[in-house]
Amino acid sequence: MTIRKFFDYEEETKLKVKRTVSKMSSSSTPTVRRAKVVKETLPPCEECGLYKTCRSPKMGVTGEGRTGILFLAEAAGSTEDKLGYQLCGQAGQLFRDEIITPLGYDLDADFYKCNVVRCRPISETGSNRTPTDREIALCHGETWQLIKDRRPKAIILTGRVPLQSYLLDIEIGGEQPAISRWADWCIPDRDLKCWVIPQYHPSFFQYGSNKKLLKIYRQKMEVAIGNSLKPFPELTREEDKIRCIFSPEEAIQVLETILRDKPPLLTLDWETTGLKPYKTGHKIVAVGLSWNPEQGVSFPMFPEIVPLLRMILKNLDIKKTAHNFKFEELWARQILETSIKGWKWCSQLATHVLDDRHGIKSLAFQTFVRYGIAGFKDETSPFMKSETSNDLNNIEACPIDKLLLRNGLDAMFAHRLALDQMEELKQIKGLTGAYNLFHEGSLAFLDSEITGIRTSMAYFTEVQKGMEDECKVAKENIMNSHYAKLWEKETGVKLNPTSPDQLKKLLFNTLGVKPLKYTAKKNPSLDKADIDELAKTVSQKSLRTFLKNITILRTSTKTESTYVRGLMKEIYDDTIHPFFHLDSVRSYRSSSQNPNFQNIPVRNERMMLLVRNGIFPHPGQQLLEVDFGMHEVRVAACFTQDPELIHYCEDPTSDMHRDQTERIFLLQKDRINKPIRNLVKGGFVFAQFYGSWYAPCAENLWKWSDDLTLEDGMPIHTHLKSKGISTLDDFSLHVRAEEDHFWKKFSVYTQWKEKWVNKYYETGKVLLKHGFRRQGFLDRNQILNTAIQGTAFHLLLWSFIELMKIARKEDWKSRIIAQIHDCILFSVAPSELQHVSKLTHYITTAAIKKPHPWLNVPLDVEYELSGIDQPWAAKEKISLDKILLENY
DNA sequence: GACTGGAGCACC
DNA sequence: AAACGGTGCTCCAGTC
Repeated sequence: MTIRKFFDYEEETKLKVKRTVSKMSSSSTPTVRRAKVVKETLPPCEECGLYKTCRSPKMGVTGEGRTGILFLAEAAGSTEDKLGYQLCGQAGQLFRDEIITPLGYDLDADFYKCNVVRCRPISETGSNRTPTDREIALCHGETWQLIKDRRPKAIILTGRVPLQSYLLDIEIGGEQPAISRWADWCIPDRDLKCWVIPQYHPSFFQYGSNKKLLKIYRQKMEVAIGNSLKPFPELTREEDKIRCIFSPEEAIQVLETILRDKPPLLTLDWETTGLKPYKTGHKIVAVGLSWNPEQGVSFPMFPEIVPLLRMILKNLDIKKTAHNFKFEELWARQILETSIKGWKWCSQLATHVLDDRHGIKSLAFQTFVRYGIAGFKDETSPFMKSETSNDLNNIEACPIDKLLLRNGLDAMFAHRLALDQMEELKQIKGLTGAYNLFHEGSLAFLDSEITGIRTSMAYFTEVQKGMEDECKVAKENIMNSHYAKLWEKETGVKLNPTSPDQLKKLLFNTLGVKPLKYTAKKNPSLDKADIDELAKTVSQKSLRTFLKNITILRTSTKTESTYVRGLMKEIYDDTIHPFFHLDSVRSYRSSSQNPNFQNIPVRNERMMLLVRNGIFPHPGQQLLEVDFGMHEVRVAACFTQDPELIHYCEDPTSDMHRDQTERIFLLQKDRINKPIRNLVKGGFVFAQFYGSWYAPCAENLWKWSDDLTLEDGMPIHTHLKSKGISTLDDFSLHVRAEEDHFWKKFSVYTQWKEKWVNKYYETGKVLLKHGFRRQGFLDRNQILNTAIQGTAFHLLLWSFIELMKIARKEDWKSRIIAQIHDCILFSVAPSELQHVSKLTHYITTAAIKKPHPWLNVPLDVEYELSGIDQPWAAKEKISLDKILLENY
């Protein structure tokens, strides 16, 4: 089998890879992905030894294959091994009964079937098991030869294991065989000359609530079979379609033609010296253009071409597209000093709007799953890496011919992708509106990114010194303890107190402490909550001190590494320029990166002061933060139309958290204070809305209320005792009853939840108000949360876009500098404070109603303001009325 | 030396 | 039946 890399820069000598497959450990994925090499060095398939222990060794392809479609499954289980054909065990039978038969097919008559590992893998206890990486590799050559001999029209890969086997032949660097991101794509395989369609394995749907997903699986499989029967396209060599230009005269000719002919859609792709253009010395090295899905051109950024290129970029009649258009726009503005007019499409953004999954948005991935081309960026990508997001990369060391070829291909594939997506998007009701919101939103976010956020390198340099000292002292306290010495005696090496692994070994093995909970991967957990709890319960005072010091160390190192050092890394000219993305989050919220500006400390007073004292408005201005109050609750009220919830949104004197606190802690209103209300807000109300249940709620409320006292000084646990609740068990029973009461009170919400979940199980989609749809296999909480979380953000985004439009039109001195899901951050000129505040109130609470007729509860915004040139830490709550006082 | 998965933790 | 939704960054430890 040849490598499906459609051009190969590497010399033959490099192909002689020294490692052999037989040396691979069973737990690692082979890095040798070249079938040529594998064939030469591969030991006989018998090397795995599985043939010795099974009844049907080396099971071949079975089935009559009337459709020409081949199902490639994992490996034989005990039933398959006994009967001698595939997909007849428990999962296989489910597949037949629930998927294939209802679709009107007969698995054995209509399809071919084969396993990736053709002998039965058997565990030590005699049960079925997943084949190892080594077994998959050993079986690979012969299995795929058998498959090719049948010349299937399509191969449907059922599960991760067949996918992994398929990817062994494909030069697509760093791609993980996670089935979630590969499922459903219909890959035109250029070597096999047939479609390859990954799907989940039927065993995924065997147990628990996953059984409810069978209907969606059936729909997906129906589509997969339909796609399999499509005629296979004629595929031609792609590198021949790229014209790499090496002279300015020729480049000018091309640009003149574009300016004269005005193609309906022009794809732009820059190759640049880095990720961000702000630091001096950055430039655009090469330009790739495409106006035809079968053609691309590229040339270096000759100085002579810049005027013509600017004219094209500014020409509104030439509509533009790019794969991540924010990037092309950013570099055009900063380096070419031109804003690009006529943006029509961003293929990266459209990829996300069409499909919410992670790991699919890169052009390399899209090019492979849609056009069967792998690895065309691998050779040039190493030159594009830089230390930090502001630094220069090594692109100028990249051979220019390789760079231009990549550049032209990028442009051509992005163009092809854009045209295909425009067709797809049109077919789906409501999705165009969703795309447009994100298209405008991305451009508005870019304005904030370029404006940037003012910081102070001098401040953080000073703070860093203090933090480093603090970390050192915290470390010393730990290292001087009896426990650090005990560790050293036991293991012979010094304890690393920032290593969770070592601390777990010390506590849970050496000292015999019992873990309180386990992580998602079923390992013992030792996070802050565990340490806090252990510090309360262990009997030795010295161990309590030790644990408390660990917590101190963790908080200091987090502050120093993530927030002080991490921010400093991103500062250039006392400004940070975080990215705000709309093409990443599965619930269609935003994300922020380099640095993440959405997780700057605020709750821990000390961390907040240390970090936020270094974040400033622009000179002479003030920071104004506008928060959408109770935002997700209001959106939930709109979705569910629950009258109780609507009441809480409409009546400003009502307070659901206070009401709930009365019940949970059996308190009269006047005995409730802020910490107790906050505890119930986070530990019960929001937890319940997000899908938690009474047991963990009760446990957390009990734990966290341990050191809380009422207004009059009475410890809350003493108070509860007076009400007959003296243990966690008592309290759990009480919270259980309250949970029941809570969802009875919001009975319309409860009904909505059932309806909403069932709708997903019917259609496989969660539909949001603005037209977005989340797909894939979701669990109950994801189904319920996505709609509310995403939609809440979209209301903010709409407001953000409107405000940015007005800011531009009115030529504000004030700037909109950031957004954090349900709040907008301004650097506001004092002379414009009243105007900006009033206008924001109008946009976010009144104007927003018109394009959102379903919004039938009032929205509310709250203001926080810091003084002129004062840092973010200095912000204080302020009412709109006060801001609007004449002499304020 | 470079890469990766896992854990932990900051935010909404 | 299952059981808190969604991110990004840093460090550790294992691997090649």
